[in-house]
Amino acid sequence: MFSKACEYGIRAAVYIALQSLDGRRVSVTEIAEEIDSPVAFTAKILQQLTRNNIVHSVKGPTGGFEIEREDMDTVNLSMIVKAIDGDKIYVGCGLGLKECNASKPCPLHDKFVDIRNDLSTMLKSTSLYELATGLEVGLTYLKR
Amino acid sequence: MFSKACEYGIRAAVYIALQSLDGRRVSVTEIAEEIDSPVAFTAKILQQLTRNNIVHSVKGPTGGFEIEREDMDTVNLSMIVKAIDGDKIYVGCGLGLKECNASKPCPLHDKFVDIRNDLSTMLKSTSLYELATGLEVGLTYLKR
DNA sequence: CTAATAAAGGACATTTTTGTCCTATTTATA
DNA sequence: TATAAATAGGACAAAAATGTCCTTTATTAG
Ligand code: FES
Ligand code: FES
Repeated sequence: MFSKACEYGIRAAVYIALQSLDGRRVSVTEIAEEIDSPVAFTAKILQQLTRNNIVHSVKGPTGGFEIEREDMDTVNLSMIVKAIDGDKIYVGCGLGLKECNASKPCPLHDKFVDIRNDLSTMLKSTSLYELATGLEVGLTYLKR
Repeated sequence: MFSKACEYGIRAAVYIALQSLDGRRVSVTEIAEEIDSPVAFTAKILQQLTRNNIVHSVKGPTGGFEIEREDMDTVNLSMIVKAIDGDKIYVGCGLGLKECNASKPCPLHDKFVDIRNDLSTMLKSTSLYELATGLEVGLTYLKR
């Protein structure tokens, strides 16, 4: 469904949001540890998220990653997925035709578009804050 | 969503089904031409479909690939996807945790499972016959 | 029986994704 | 100001996915 990079990116963002709720800034090392991902690779992904203004980074001692409280409401999963995996998942053809096109549809088009729209809607309506709070009360996990 | 191999596999199976409705057996060369896929790679994928009894192959002159009329009803997309991509799409965690587990769920679990189930149901309820007939009447396309 | 045709399958090549390592830059604090 | 801590970023490495080529096997038709 999503690339590894995207999975790590979402998990990282949720963890950063969770810690930011406590006013804590976190390092790549800590993030990778807590979401069980390769450190250097995670650092690359965080660069992408930073460039896309999804998380905020601060260099130097006491630096690290954080997310402003307001951004947790405006940033949704759709934005993270688009920043890392692009928009193929939102506009691509399920059977791999060059583009999805309702006027010259593949055999799966109608049924696929339904699913794709549901997914898109779900991602767009899921905020980082929502995901972080589930974690906070111990109902959900970022590694296992 | 699906791997390239899986996309080619589905398109190939639908094309074979369509031609089998006319009693025509088709070669890899023709299939690859008609679904716009790399010939040798398509041949590999057809081997997998053959081993999984999704299509039937015949060697030698006048040989090629075909699908029995009854099999077009029983073979659904779910079977093809599982044969080529495995079952990660049906049981995997959306955020990449080792396994999807409702008793120790990732933050996206509930919402992701909904989508995943919809996808699974859609694939399971879509037969090759259904897809082939849409093609037959010229409503859908396998390449563009 | 022989030649030709088509799938099966193994080995290899290319590309993309995933992952690592090292250096540069920024910045807080002693 | 010097040092150390942290992200940024480039270059490289490994693994997986995608794609190619060639030989083997089965089968049909002459
Ligand atoms: S054309 Fe294939 S999904 Fe729209
Ligand atoms: S645990 Fe992540 S989808 Fe179920």
